[in-house]
Amino acid sequence: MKKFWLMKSEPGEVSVDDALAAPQSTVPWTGVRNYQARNFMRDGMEVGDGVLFYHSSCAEPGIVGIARVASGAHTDPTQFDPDSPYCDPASKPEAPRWLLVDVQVVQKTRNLTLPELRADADLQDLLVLKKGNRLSITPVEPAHWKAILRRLGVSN
DNA sequence: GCCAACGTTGGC
DNA sequence: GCCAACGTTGGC
Repeated sequence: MKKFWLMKSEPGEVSVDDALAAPQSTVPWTGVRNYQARNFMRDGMEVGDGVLFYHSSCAEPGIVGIARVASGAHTDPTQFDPDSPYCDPASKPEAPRWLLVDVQVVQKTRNLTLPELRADADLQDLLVLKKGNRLSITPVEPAHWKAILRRLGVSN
């Protein structure tokens, strides 16, 4: 059964336009350093799952594109790169701690902004809207996925 | 830049 | 295993 996810990216690092410009419109989702988010990738995601591409820590946070999970979870190489801000000296190559999946942008959309999401009665329980939410990857209910695509005028 | 919320670390 | 201190996230 296909599942749905919301994945945050800081546009200053990887924006939806950056992802679109990449080969196959696909980027490795590097830098997840939270166990819960990692476990979603490792245990929850399957190739083909739907992804809402979300811009965070920017002037206008919101959903800016529709994407899909394009690979299974595999080792995030940046954890072993001493020049990377995501380097984790505690992670050993024989037992990598951090994983990533590849994410392929299906289409860029208008920015469905955070205030707009908050104002939608159908989305009150969307996890990313919950107070104190900091998880960079959250599961999305099918009903929420449908409501968001409808708002964006995107057909399934 | 502020600050609330949350996760992680480390002393005990 | 508790919990205070600290670091990070992310909206504003």
